[in-house]
Amino acid sequence: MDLRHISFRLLEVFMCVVKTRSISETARQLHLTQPTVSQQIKRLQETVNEPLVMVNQQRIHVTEAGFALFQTCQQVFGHFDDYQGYLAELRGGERGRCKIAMVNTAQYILPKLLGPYSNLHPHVELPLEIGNRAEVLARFERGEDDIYVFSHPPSLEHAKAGRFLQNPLVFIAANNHKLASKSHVTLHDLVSERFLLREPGSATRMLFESELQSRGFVLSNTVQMASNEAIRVAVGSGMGLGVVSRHVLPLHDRSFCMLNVEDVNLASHWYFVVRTDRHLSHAARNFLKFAQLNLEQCLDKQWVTNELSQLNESLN
Amino acid sequence: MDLRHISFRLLEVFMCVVKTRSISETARQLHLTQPTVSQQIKRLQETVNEPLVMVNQQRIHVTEAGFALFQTCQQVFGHFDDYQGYLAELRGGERGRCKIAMVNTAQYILPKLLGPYSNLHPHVELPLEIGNRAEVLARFERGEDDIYVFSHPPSLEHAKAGRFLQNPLVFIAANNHKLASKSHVTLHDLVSERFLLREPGSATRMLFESELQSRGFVLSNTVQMASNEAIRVAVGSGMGLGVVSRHVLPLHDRSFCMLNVEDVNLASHWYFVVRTDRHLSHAARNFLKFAQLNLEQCLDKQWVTNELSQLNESLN
DNA sequence: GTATCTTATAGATAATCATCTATAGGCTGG
DNA sequence: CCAGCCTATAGATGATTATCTATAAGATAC
Repeated sequence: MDLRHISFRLLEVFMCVVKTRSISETARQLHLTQPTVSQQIKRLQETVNEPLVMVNQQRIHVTEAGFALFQTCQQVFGHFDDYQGYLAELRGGERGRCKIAMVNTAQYILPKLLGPYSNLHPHVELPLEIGNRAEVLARFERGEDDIYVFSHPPSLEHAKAGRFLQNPLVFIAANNHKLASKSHVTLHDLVSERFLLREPGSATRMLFESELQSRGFVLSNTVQMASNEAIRVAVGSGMGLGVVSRHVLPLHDRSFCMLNVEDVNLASHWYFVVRTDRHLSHAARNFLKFAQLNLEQCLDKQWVTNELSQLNESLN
Repeated sequence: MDLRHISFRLLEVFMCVVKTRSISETARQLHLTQPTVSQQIKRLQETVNEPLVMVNQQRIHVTEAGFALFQTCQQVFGHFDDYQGYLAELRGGERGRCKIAMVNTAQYILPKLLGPYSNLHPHVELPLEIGNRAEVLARFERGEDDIYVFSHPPSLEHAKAGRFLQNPLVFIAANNHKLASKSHVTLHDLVSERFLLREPGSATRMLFESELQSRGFVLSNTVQMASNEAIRVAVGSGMGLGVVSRHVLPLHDRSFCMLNVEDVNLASHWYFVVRTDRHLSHAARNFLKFAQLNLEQCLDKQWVTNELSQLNESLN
């Protein structure tokens, strides 16, 4: 039995014949002519190499083999119906996968969106990739994920980006640091301090360094640390000063304080970035729509910069 | 999604791509060229209207929708495999149906064959139809069954028949009947007796009547009875004489006796009859082969007339 | 950076398919 | 017994399919 050249149409015709027990009736129902149906059945029988129906007194009699094939067909069409249902859910964003890659710092803010989204769509898989800027950039280049979250977005040659949240940077010091008590601090006061910073290339550090450079300052004493937590704790214990995203700081942590640096306003934005040369999963599209509509509810309103409508429109 | 024009070949190709994660490798395995596979996949995606695989770094990445389709295909092919297995059993005679229609009298002998056959092939359905000659003949004309059992076979225009057992007819009388004690009886002694007979047209009656006619006798007193049992019991209670198949008589029933009629030897044969203008089910063919090989073991050897080999050969 | 691998696209072709019309022959029900 | 069903067969046709070759373009690996 060579299934290769059997089409689903053929099985459909066969099933109708079994159901109606009539070639002519099948022809009428499927808007075919009687010889067409007759011949299709013949061909199917030749393929199966077994009689499937027999004509007796102008009545179609379905053989054992025919009935078994009918049952097989029913199951097969059942599976394809299930598949169609699955596709519908996929397209509706109720099911599927939305793979998001984000830089370290984003993990302080994105869960506030992902939590509610995930509750709304429990069947959507949401694998998260977290890495430093270089790692996420590499993933972006290779197109390994659906959505990327960057502060400082990469070249947008094959991508579109949309801002959704301000990313204000703050200077932090230990509570007993000499600058902590001063109500007015300037950049000049800071540069001779020891700074605890993330690796070169991180958006926070890049932003700070470009500010320093444009104002002609150079830091004399820096220590590289692997995470924002490490910086926070180290600053709290008096190791030096830090520059971190405002979002990184726990609201009620009193082990350090923010400096009021008057002449510096370091702020970037968080971006959702998607590649335009790759198919974007329905789930990912759906997540971005969800984000557009729920940013204000999920995140601190004062920082929200909702520019996702343009992004979403450009994806249609 | 219009499945109509999707062939199983297409799904086969798709499945291979998912398995190998490579278009080129699939082409090699299925003895196709790479563009062929590439194009087939493209067409499938257009039909489903959803990306199924995505190419990234020369690597095939299967999408959600693609993987779900793959699983669907696996199940579908599984069902067809099951069906193939079923067909194999059907062809091997292990499964299926063998519908047998027989005249009343045959029910005394056929079960001896059907029992062992059914034990050997427990999954074969064996619906039996039992009727008088006219009824079975009508079924034969309409081709409603696979095998017919006749003594006195019908016109063989669209049929083949094979003898398998003698059907000797015997005269029976009550033990106290005046003829019962005579050691030598002739036909002439009998014709004035009252005869209990099956309906006109029954093979037994036809045979008896043609014998009478050829010898110039006419029965003066006949009573029609509906079954062989009725005749047996009525004869036993002295209502008259009977002509019945030897096979109908229980071996140890002493409520009547057989007459030794010297100048009459009524004997016909039992035939298996099959139509040649109808497909004969594998199970039926298989049953006839079984009968050919097991007649002697299942039935009383002295009556067996095994001419089934010719019948079976002519059915191939 | 070049040789080699991968996939995609374009264009061509023979086979097969899905259909049709016309026609024949077999049952069925008044 | 005839009109009206039913299915089967033959022959024709346009559409679709399954393939191929040739070629291009992107990635990889040494």
